[in-house]
Amino acid sequence: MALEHAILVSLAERPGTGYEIGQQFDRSIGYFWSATHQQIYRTLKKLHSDGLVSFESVSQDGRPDKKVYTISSEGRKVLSEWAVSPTPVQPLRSDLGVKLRAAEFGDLAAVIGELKVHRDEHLAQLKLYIGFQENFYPDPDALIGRKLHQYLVLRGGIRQEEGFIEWCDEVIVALERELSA
Amino acid sequence: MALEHAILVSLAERPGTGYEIGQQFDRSIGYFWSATHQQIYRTLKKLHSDGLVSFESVSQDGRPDKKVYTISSEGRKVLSEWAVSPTPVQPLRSDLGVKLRAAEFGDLAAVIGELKVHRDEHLAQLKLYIGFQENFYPDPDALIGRKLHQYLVLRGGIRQEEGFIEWCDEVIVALERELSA
DNA sequence: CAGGACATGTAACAGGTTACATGATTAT
DNA sequence: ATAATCATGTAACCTGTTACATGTCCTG
Repeated sequence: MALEHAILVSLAERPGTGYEIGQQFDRSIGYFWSATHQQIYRTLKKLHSDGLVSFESVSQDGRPDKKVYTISSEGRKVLSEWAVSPTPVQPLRSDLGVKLRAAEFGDLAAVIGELKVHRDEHLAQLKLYIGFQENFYPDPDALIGRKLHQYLVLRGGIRQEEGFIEWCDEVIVALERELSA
Repeated sequence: MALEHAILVSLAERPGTGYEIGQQFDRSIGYFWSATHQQIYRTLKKLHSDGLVSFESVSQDGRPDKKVYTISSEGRKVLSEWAVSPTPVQPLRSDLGVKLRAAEFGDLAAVIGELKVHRDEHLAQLKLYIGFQENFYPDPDALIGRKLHQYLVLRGGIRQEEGFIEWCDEVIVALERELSA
């Protein structure tokens, strides 16, 4: 149920439209949570009917009307309560793990190729994150508050990508050895 | 859609009942994929209506009847095709990431406590995995085929847990520094 | 006799994905 | 002309979670 809360976090930081929230999900919040615009609009509707957000319709010229959402005091209360409530530990979910187990029933060379594709995509992602780290957080020890928390989330993304890439390399080496044996 | 394929992998390795597959999801396959018994029974029904598995009802004395499922040749074909088909890269999903961003609206000390709980749970999981590694795969370089793939999946679980624990430690240190400042 | 293992299922709901739909402006 | 950006929405579907339901055997 973190989608509701991710949206509330975004609105607590600043008011915005569903569209703008969607863009954040494609960028900063997207490092650790993704959502499509349909999910966002649907959830905003629910948050509104639950009284956690309000909105103001703004008509623009040459642009479609937009609804600027603002978190309510009730929404802030829900968010702060959620922030201190226990989160269940998430089980792993790896399609590639399943695929590795299926490797013996398919073509080993193709599975290796697939792993290399994933490795490269995650490497590109890692480079992007490292670029953010260097540009936006050159002096981590000086960070406090929101910026510190954003930095720490980014660090999580970096560690995750690094670990995944190292695992891919380990698997590729092992499967190539098996293939040539 | 990996649940169907995870079940097919299990049945390709050996025939079994929904109950037995569920136990595997609580153990080995569960390192990287989880499923409840309801999902498994529902999916087995679908796999059967799609002709990918067949089953034989076995009556037992003193036990409820069971259905022993076997993968069909059509099922094997689907599995081998899936094994070589591209898998989309999975976006990250981290409740704790959202929670960290919400930390400024809640109680920092509580968030730190929460992180410590997760750290400890993942540490326990890591120790379990390392135990498996030592007991079941003492000589990784000698592994081939199914056992090698199982080992590599376990390696993925170990790396994942290690990375997560290190990240928790980094975050805990940073937030404790912030709290005492 | 209580609880766990074995064994399968229905129903309702929540959350996520995909397709379709509309419509203006701006940049190439 | 064509695509991208801004901006919101409906509908159908698939996947995952939670609660409820049934019934026996074995172990402590």
